[in-house]
Amino acid sequence: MSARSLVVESMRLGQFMSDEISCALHPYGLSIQQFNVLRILRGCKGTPASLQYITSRMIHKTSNTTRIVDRLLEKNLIDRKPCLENRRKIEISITSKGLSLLTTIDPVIDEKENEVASRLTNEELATLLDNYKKLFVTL
Amino acid sequence: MSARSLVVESMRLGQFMSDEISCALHPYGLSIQQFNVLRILRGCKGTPASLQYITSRMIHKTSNTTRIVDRLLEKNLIDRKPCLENRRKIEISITSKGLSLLTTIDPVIDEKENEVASRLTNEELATLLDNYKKLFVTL
DNA sequence: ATTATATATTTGTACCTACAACAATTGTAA
DNA sequence: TTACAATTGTTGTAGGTACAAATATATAAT
Repeated sequence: MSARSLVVESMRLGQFMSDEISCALHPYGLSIQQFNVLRILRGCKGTPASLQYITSRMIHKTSNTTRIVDRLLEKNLIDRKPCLENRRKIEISITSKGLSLLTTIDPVIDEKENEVASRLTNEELATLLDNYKKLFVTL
Repeated sequence: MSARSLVVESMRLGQFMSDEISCALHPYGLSIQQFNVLRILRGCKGTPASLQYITSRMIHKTSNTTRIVDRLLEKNLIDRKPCLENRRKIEISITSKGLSLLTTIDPVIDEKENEVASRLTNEELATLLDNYKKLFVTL
């Protein structure tokens, strides 16, 4: 019976976390996936990223990155250029507008994350993350 | 930093669980939400359920139950009738076709759930579910 | 060089999520 | 009774997920 609880409650918790972040992002007009892509691009520190690279870093591996990138482009939060060395690829990078939006959002998300995490002691948190590792392969 | 890990890894785990179940359901042509609605209806043991009741039991509270019900209707897995006492309501119940489909699927899902849960000891599992309760309100 | 295979991205489709607006019905209160 | 509010469900729309097929380019094999 608790095998079922594990599955169902894990899905509920994931949904809860996702809702918390989505809700915090709502005033900024970003979906959680769009926010994710922006943060991935910021992590590239100037080096442009391929679509494939972005996809590999996302939570939903089968999500359609092309169309998420399309929406960020429309908002001028990122740039997309053909790659000259390999014309199959595209080079995606965050714009200064994208960077400054992230700077605005950062503290809001940090606070939300800390708020949720504060419901556990450091030891409980460590144990939880440890059990996660036993349950599924994180990259 | 582990506050962020908590949020991200919880979302990843939820996604992982959801993928595992979705994948097991795929041969039967059911999405995880459709399966969920069928199981909720089976739990009603003959008493028809309103749309509102079904929605309240679902993992994604804002999901559009009307249209999920539409798809189950097309497959003749459920029945939908107007409620005579309260004409705003509808009465939804699982058909015998729906019940027998669930009977076929049950062992497959049980096995998948047990397989995942077997990666933890009973004590670890209990601790995990306990920590879940601290993190978010389950109904 | 031609063919085959692999890589990188786009497009199409069905279904789902999130949110808001709408319509019908019921309940309540002046 | 009329007006107003609450309840129940449907519809509309934008964005996202999952899966498969298509397109273009690059690499390897014969």
